[in-house]
Amino acid sequence: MSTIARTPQQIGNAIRRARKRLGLSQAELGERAGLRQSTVSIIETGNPAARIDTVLGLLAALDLEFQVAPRNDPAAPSLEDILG
Amino acid sequence: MSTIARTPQQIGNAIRRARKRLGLSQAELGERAGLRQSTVSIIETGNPAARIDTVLGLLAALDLEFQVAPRNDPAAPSLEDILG
DNA sequence: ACGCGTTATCGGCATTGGCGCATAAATCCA
DNA sequence: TGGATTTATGCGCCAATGCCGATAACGCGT
Repeated sequence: MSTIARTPQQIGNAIRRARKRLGLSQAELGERAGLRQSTVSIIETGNPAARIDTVLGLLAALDLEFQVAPRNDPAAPSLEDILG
Repeated sequence: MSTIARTPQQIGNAIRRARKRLGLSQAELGERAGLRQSTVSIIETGNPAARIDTVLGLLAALDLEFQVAPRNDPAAPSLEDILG
């Protein structure tokens, strides 16, 4: 299962949910990814100017990855559209 | 269909292929996304420090989107793994 | 209500993005 | 092969990241 991530906010929300699902604090996730707790906080909040490698590092630390897909993919779930 | 994008390079490659599939030049894509041709070039080359909103803008201009998915998703295609 | 863990902000600092403007280098095609 | 399009670099600039060290503000359970 995958969630759509068209905006920094949606990316932040996806990261936050995955982190909580694993029972991690921002500090713990930051340690895994080599980032500061404050940096994790800002990205989860939806910082639009975050660096791509920083985000990729967080996803990797959560055993997640990006997939590039067409926007009209009918198979794409839209949990994020509902939950914001 | 979707392609894995775990690194800036893979993201850049996905963007480049999608752009060419649409028969666009970097300048044309840049105009759609509100970016300079040189910026498009750098990102397609795999700039790890690119800004997330810049990348999202390029994807949107190509009618693509990110999806956040588990890394061990068996359904995940690995075109990128083959083509680099 | 209180304390504790968690998350959101703060000032300063070095580094870098993406811009404008411009050009070299690589590619394609007639 | 020559010319034209396309892509890759260049320098200076301003703004903003993410770092360090800390500290507010928030939430939750007892």
